[in-house]
Amino acid sequence: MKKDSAISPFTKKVLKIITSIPAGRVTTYGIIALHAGSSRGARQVARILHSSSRKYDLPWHRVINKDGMISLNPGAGYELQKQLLQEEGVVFDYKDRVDFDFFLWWPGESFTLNKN
DNA sequence: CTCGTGACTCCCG
DNA sequence: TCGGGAGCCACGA
Repeated sequence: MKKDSAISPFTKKVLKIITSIPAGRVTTYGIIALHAGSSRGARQVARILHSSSRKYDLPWHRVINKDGMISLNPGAGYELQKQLLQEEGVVFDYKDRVDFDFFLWWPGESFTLNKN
């Protein structure tokens, strides 16, 4: 059997996680990177999103930064991502931030409102 | 092979 | 509180 590894294990893990994000939920680059094996790999996650989303159809719009905001600059996809998230029911507050208490999703968790 | 860059995050002043 | 600088590692050319 062939391995589809033209990609690294890290990348593969990242892709798996991203494709596992349920609609109407969001996660952060750092969380994905952490589950992929690199707590510092947040940038790589972003890069993988770029590379992969261009070839595959990943729900890249469900990935945002740690502040709960869209990292993309206006004109670079910001409006698109925001719209896509709103289409799925994600709500932005007056500061354009997503409420993590309701929309943050962690790999491996079905729903679980992770409140302390 | 090497070099440059980046949809991030953390630390410090 | 907010801004700037450094680190990190994978992918593309």
